[in-house]
Amino acid sequence: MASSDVRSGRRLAPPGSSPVRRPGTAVYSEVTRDLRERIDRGEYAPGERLPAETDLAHSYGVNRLTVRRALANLARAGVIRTKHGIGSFVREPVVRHRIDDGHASLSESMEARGLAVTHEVIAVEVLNEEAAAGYRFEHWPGQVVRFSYRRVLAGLPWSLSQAVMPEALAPTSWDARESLTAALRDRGTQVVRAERTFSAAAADHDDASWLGIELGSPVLVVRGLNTDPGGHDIMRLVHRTSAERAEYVVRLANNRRERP
Amino acid sequence: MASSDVRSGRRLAPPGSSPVRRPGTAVYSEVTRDLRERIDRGEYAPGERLPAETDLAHSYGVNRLTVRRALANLARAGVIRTKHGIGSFVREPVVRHRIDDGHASLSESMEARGLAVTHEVIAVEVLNEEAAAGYRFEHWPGQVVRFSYRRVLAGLPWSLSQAVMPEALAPTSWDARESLTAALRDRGTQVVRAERTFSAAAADHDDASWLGIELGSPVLVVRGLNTDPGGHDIMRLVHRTSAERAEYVVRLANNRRERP
DNA sequence: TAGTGGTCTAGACCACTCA
DNA sequence: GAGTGGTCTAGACCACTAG
Repeated sequence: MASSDVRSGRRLAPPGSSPVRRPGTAVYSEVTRDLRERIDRGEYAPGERLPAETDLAHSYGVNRLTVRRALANLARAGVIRTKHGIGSFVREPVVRHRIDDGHASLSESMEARGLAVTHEVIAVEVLNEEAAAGYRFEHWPGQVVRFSYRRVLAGLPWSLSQAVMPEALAPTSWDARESLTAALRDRGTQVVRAERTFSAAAADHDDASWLGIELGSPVLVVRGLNTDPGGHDIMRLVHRTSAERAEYVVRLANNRRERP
Repeated sequence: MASSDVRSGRRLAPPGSSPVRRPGTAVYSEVTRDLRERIDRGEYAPGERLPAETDLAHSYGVNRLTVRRALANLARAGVIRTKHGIGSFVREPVVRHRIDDGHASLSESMEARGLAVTHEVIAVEVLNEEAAAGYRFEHWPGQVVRFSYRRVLAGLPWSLSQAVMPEALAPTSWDARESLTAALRDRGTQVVRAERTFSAAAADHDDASWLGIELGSPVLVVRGLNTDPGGHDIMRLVHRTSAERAEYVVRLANNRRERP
């Protein structure tokens, strides 16, 4: 058993042993680096299953827990995807889609490129007083409704989203193929995009399960405020998107021209 | 020793034991939740040191590794900060600053609120052919320079940034108090903000050490393209900001008005 | 030197998936 | 039932910080 550890000076690694032990660096870091390099080199191809953790541990000559730590790093970084009871798989190289603010919605932006966006409704709730407190729509007193839904792009989970709007404007039925904005437009409400706020967060449990990513993975959070043509607030949005998949482009004033 | 585990059915927890074992939930999740609640309740105040890992393990009746796992979760979520050889400390509640695109730069935006922004230059390099390949400035042939620097807001690390520009335009000296944009302006080059791209990423080793956050924590990545008044590219920027600290607000066209 | 977090091992058992 | 990942324990030793 190659249980030597150069750092602690317990024993020297036997000649020809695995290249994952270097003085001054944690073994799990070296395993992470080595696995990443193998994946980059194509030694493990996208979609392919990595050897079982026990096998990796054996071939690196380290404990299984050390391998797991490396795998967890790669999973959080989005390099691999681990499935309980099955194995760890190299993820397909991510297509990072550019969302251009020149379009009215993600659906429009993507359909211009021939990609289909669908919507899966998770929940529709009328908010109680307390929950609605943060969402006042001055020109629309009365109940407030929250839509929770998932957007799916080209068959893959795209974002976990919430939309809050006055009940008076909310669509009673919503075709999964069109955007919520489009559904409102069908009911005669024109929607103007007024403000977008960008931040990042660690994926919580919901994000992880709905987006198929690791707990703690980075998530891009886009908050939006929409108004009617008169400038009255009618809709507040939150989109949580897996970091590797999204990239929002905003063209700033005075200088709008086409870019590749 | 309360080494019982309800999930595995080995033994039942003794009455009055710590509240961190519930069937169907991993112990480390319960410890994470419990610690987070204590912090939220103020039981552990901001700046305060948590009990040593060994002590926590003992009081929860679990192994130290289980406690470490919970602490790692909290660290990645930005709730605590762990310091080798000293302890884990509750972080000060984060002030999430809104960067408003109505201002020309972060410095301007913050100074309007009485907050000082300073800049620490990490490196200034003239890029070689290969490295410069991705940064062509059509109207400025010749060498390309890259500034690597850290922005500090109100004494705390704000972003790890890079700016690439033609050497012909680059300032030879740069007062840490002003922004790079301002430095260019001082040299007679007007800078127009043309495009901003928002995405998220996991903190790499550099991010972690320069921003004082945990490896793998979410980072908001803002890429920018600036032009001269004639619309010619003169500057490409990348800002990597700790997720909890930043929030970029963009007001979209046609509907600009003041908001609180 | 004492106390703290950081890393690693060996071994066990559970939960999930699939043939 | 066999194989895989998920969780947990006990124990050891290292690296860092402070008094």
